[in-house]
Amino acid sequence: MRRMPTVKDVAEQAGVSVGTVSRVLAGEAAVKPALREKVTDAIAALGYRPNVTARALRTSKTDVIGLIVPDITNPFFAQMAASIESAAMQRKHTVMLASSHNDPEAERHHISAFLDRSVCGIIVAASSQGPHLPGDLPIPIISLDRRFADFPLVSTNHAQAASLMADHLYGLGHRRIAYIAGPPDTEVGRLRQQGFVDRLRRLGETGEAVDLTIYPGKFDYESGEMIAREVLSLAPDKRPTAIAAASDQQAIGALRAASDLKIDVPRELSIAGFDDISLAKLVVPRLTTVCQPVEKLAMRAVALLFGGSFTAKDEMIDGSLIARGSTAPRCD
Amino acid sequence: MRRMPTVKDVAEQAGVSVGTVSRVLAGEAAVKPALREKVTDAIAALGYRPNVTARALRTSKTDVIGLIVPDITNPFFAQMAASIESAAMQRKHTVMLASSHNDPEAERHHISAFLDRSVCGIIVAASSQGPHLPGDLPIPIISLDRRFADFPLVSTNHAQAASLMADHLYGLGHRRIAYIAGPPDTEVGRLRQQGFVDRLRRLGETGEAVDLTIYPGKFDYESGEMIAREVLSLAPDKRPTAIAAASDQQAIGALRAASDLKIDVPRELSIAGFDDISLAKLVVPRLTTVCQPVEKLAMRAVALLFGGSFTAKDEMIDGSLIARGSTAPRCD
DNA sequence: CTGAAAGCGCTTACAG
DNA sequence: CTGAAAGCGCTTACAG
Repeated sequence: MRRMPTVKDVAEQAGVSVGTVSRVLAGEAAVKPALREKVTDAIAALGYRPNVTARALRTSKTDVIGLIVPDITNPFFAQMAASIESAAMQRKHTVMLASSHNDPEAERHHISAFLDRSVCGIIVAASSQGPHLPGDLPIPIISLDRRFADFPLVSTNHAQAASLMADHLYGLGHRRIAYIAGPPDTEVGRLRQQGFVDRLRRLGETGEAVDLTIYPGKFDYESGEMIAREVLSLAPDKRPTAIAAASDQQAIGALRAASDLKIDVPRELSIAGFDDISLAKLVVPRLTTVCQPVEKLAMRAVALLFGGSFTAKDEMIDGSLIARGSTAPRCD
Repeated sequence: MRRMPTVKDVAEQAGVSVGTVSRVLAGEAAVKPALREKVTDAIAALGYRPNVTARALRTSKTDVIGLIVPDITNPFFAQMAASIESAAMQRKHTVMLASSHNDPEAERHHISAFLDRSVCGIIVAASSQGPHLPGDLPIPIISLDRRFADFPLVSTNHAQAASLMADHLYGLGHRRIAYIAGPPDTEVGRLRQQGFVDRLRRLGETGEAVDLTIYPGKFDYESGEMIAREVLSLAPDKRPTAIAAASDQQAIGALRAASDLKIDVPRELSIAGFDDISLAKLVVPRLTTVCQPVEKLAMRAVALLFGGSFTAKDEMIDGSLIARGSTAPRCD
């Protein structure tokens, strides 16, 4: 195992000082072309690669962005992680990805680990309200999708997006609707529910009233399936004609429940999700859902990080409705 | 933004030398209890945290494991990543996750990035054959699920697992079978196909022969859907009574195609996957598949890394068949 | 424009 | 058992 070449080796080979080597590495203009060339030649000859650890120690800066998601096995966050990585790559940065398994403890741990490694910034899709971090952090932190502590948030305009679904279902004639909500202790859960409920109420004030029942759950498949099973066990004339869910995973779980109970979707029951994960267009029937602008969210989050501003403002990006086969006009 | 306390600060506060501080940090037995206590007190009082970068520079070692997967949006690898992280955590190690987007170039880039950061080991689920890495690497590399270069591989016994599916389908009476294979340029694709084909041939030799057609594709949803659409466009008496796929994603795509073509699964057509991703039990009908022992694979890969042995042998772990609703006896 | 030197925060022989 | 000192590989004032 050969020792890796260092700036010193390069300097010797090129017949200059290490300072000069460092300067051409940094791309400083102020190096005479003749020397610069000698250095670059030496670098090539030796196969020199800068030691990022030494550089980090010296400058206490790196080119890595820390990313924390609540659960990497959640397709939405997997997609998000991929998009963040692309956005970072475009700026020649690397991302370190950590999954908190929805555990605030793990989340805290990962934040510390990132801080310890002097990442240049952290993006976190929170699984908790976030602890009270010291106000004088050395690096910027951005909340993504789910707010972490009181750091600036880049997210879909959940309320707006959810209201789109309310419009859609109401427009199809549904008046008895069940809403499978996200965890009430998450901002995104509350926002989506609120956007959905408010719009439906507004609609009900000027038109036919809506019979809406809310069932809080978690964002995963299991939760959606369980809740739907309960909801759909009501007598046919009591049960909702449409179920809206706070996530695609819940909606897919609901699809599963409907199938088990031999309830035809969308003929007897409309089901809608939220997120537009890649699976949404593959389930049978294809899922009507709200599309979160994942790429845009990722771009903006990374941009905010580079803005360096510790006083960035929240950014909300509108979602859009994707009508597919799982919703249809009410038919009774 | 306050300066972080260093060993020097701790040493002063405790009235000892930095060497001593470093020794209690390392948990060395050879420090007098009295001093040790002073140091730990000082650490607590100052809220001292070791600078991992400095430590890494000095020792050229860290407690981070680099993990590279071909595609984090593939649920199987997302699950794998989560399992690796747990396994690493149990050993007080951190994992840096990178996704190569099935791009050998990106894969190479990530390997270098990890090497540059002196991770203590790399686990890679390859998206390419792997480049010719210098033989004298400073750290161990383990291939997971898909072999990378010629590094030791921890994987499911793909051939054995695939043969289970052959048994299952043959046992149900299917004699006209389509196999949606993985990319022929991947070892795992070849292995699964081979295990499946060989077993079916063996079965055909002693019993009724099987009419088997192979369709190579990628491992994703789209590929499965496209191929199935083609296969199922054959006349009913020519088309297969069962489709086996090399991945759950392909199988779910096939399910989608069957549904579009109004072919009832499993009454008219059996469909089976491979991986047992969490989604497999949620689609309609629930997917019969082969379960890869993800947790075990993750544990073994991490264990091998810690074995430190650069001469680790390949390890194969048996898969198991999970029969669910998407397969049924042939009925004609 | 370039070199000599200090220093980032640790760990670890080397003495004692 | 403990301290003083060297050194990991860089970057960056400071002179010149």
